[in-house]
Amino acid sequence: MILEETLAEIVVKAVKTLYDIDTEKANIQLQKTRKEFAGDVTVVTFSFVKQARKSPEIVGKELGEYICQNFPLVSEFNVIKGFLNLTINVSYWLEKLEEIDAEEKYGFVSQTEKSPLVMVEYSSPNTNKPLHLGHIRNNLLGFSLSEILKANGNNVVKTNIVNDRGIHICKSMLAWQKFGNNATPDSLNVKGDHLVGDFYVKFDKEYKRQIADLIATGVSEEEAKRNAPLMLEAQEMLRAWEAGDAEVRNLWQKMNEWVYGGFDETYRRLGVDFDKIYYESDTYLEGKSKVEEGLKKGVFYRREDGSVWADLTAEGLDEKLLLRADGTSVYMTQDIGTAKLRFEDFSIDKMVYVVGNEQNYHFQVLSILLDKLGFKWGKDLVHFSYGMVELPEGKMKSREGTVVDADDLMDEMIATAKETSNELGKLDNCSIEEVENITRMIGLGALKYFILKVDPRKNMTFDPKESIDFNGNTGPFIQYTYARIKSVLRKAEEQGILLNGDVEKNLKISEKESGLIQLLVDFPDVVRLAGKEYSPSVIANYTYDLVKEYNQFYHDFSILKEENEQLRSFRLLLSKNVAKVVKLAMSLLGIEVPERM
RNA sequence: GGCUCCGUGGCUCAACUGAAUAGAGCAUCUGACUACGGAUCAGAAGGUUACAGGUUUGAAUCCUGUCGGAGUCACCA
Repeated sequence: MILEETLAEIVVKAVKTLYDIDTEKANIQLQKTRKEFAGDVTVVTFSFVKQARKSPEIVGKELGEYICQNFPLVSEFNVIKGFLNLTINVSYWLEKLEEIDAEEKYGFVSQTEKSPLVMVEYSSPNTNKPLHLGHIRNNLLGFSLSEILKANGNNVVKTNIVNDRGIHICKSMLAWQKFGNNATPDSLNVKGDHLVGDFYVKFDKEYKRQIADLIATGVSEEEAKRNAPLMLEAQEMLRAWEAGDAEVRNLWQKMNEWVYGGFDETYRRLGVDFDKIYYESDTYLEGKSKVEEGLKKGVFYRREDGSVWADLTAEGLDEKLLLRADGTSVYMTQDIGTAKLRFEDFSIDKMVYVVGNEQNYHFQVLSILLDKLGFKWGKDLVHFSYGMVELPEGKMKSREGTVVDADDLMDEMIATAKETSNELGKLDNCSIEEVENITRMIGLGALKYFILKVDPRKNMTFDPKESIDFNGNTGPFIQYTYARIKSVLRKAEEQGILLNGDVEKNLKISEKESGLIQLLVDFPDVVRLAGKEYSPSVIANYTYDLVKEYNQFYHDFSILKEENEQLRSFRLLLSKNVAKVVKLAMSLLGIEVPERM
C-alpha cells in the first residue's frame, strides 16, 4: 500500500524525466511480480512505450537504471518484454517485519465513533425445524462478513430476524397437539428444535395420508390438498393466532421457546452470535403502517378489491403486491416493517442482508421500495447473495430426507477429527478436556474453512468426506501449521534462544523469505479487498497461500539449528509474524487456531 | 419464454483493477525417512478456461451471440 504509492510516485517521476509523456494519461500500472520471476514489484511499460517511441525492452532498461541510481528503495531490476521488475531493498522488508510485529491488530482498521454503522442480517431461521447445512453456510458467511467489516473500521450490528409466525409453525403445533402426548424436550431428552421439527414432519406425513384417502373417494388432487381436515385445522389455528387466541398463543410461545433453546445451542457451537434479534411476530404489523404511509405519499396505489400494490414498471420490474385484499401482509410488507423497526433502533448507514440467491428478485424490489419510502440506506442496501449447497448425491431435499442436519454434521466432523487424532497418536499427552477442545476446533475448523473458501456467489458441493480430509487446502492444514510454528517458538524459548528484535539491515535473506514477508505485507490489502468484495473466501485463500509458502520454506532448513544468530533471530521473527497473521486471518473467518494439536 | 447468476484438467476449488508459461489440493504415477511436529516434502502426468465472434499491444476476466446448468417470474415465507 504505502510501498506501492511510493513506488508509483518514483516511476511517474522517472517517466517524466526520461520521456516527454503526459503521465496522467499514460496509465502506469504497478503489480506484484509473479513468483517465477526475480523481483518484487513490476511496472507494466506496454501502456506507454508507444508514446516513448522506443521498444519495451529499451524503455524498461532506461527506466530501471534511472530508478536504481536515484532511489535507494530499489536495489535491482530486470526487464522481460514490457515488464520492468524491481527488487526492493532488503532493509525495507526487515523494517516491515518489525512493524508487523509491533502492531497488535496488524492489518485491521480500528473503529471510531464516526465509523459508519453497518447492520448485517443473517441466519433468519424458521421456527418449525432445526437448522441444516444451507443455514450453516448462511451463518458462517454472515458472521465472517461481520468480522471483516469490523476489521475494515465499520461499526457492525449483527442481527437475526426470526420467522416465528405463519402456517408452517401452526402445522407443528397442530401435530403436537394431536399426536404429541404432551412430549417435551426434557421428557424425551431431545433438542427443542428437533422435537418441533419432528412434529412438522409428522404433520406432513398425516396430511399426505389424508390427501390420499380423499383422492381414493374420487376427489381431485387439488381439492384434496385444499380440503384435507388437517390443513383446514392448521389454517383455522393461524386465524386463531392472528386473533390473539390465548390458548393458541400459549402453545405457540411454549413451542417457540423450545426451538430457541435448540437454536441457541447450535449457534453457540457454531461460534456465531447476534447483537439484536428481531421476531417477525413483532414486525409483521409494522409493515402495514409503513405501507399506509406510502399510500398517502402516492408511492403505492390501491386496487378496487382493496389490495395495495407498488408499480415498478418504470424500473423495469413488474407490479408487486404489498397488502392482500383482506388487509393481511405478505413477505415484502414484513421486510418493510422490520426495516422500520431497525431504523428506529439504530442509525444505520448501511444494511447488508445475507440471504440465499433464490431471493435476488425480492431484494431488488425491496431496495427500490425502501428507497421510495425514504430509508436513506434503502437504495444502497446490499443483498449478500450466496449460492446453494449441494451434496455429491445432488440437491438437499427435505421431502426426500436428504437434508444434512447442522447438529448432526458438527457431531460427525468432531468425531472424525477425534478418530484421526487418535489414530496418529497426536494427542496422547493431553488431558481429556484438552482433547475435547482441540478436536472440536479441528472438526469445526474443517467445516468452516471448507465452506468459506468458496466464492459465496457460486453454488458449491459439500463433500463430507473431502471436507474431513486433513490435507491440502483445508482448515486443519492451516491449524496444523500454526500449531507447529507455536511449538517452534516454545522450543526456542526453552532453549533460551531469544528473539532479538534488532536485525541487521544488511542480512542476506533468501528469495522465499522475502516472498513470505511480501505476503505478510499484503495482508492489510487482503482485508480491505475482502471487505470491498464482501467475500471471506479472499481471506481463506490468502491464508492458505501463506501457510503453504511457509511450509515449503520451513522444510528446507532447521530454524533452531541455524548457526548464524542474526539469521536465526530473523527466522524466528518471521515465523512469529506468520503465526500472528494466520491467527488474525482465521479470526476473520471465525475459525479457532489451537496452540498445539 | 422474460430477467439474474454460473460454466476453468477426472473431482473440489483459485486467479485483486484485463497482463508474462491459467494456479492449488484430491485422485493417479515416481522418488525422499534415525521424524528440528511425516497430519510432510520433492518430482511427473493431466487445460484450446463450454462454443463462436468482437474490443485490446495483451482476455478465464470486458462486449455480442449460441449452447449447457441453477435460481426466479405466488394474494408462500
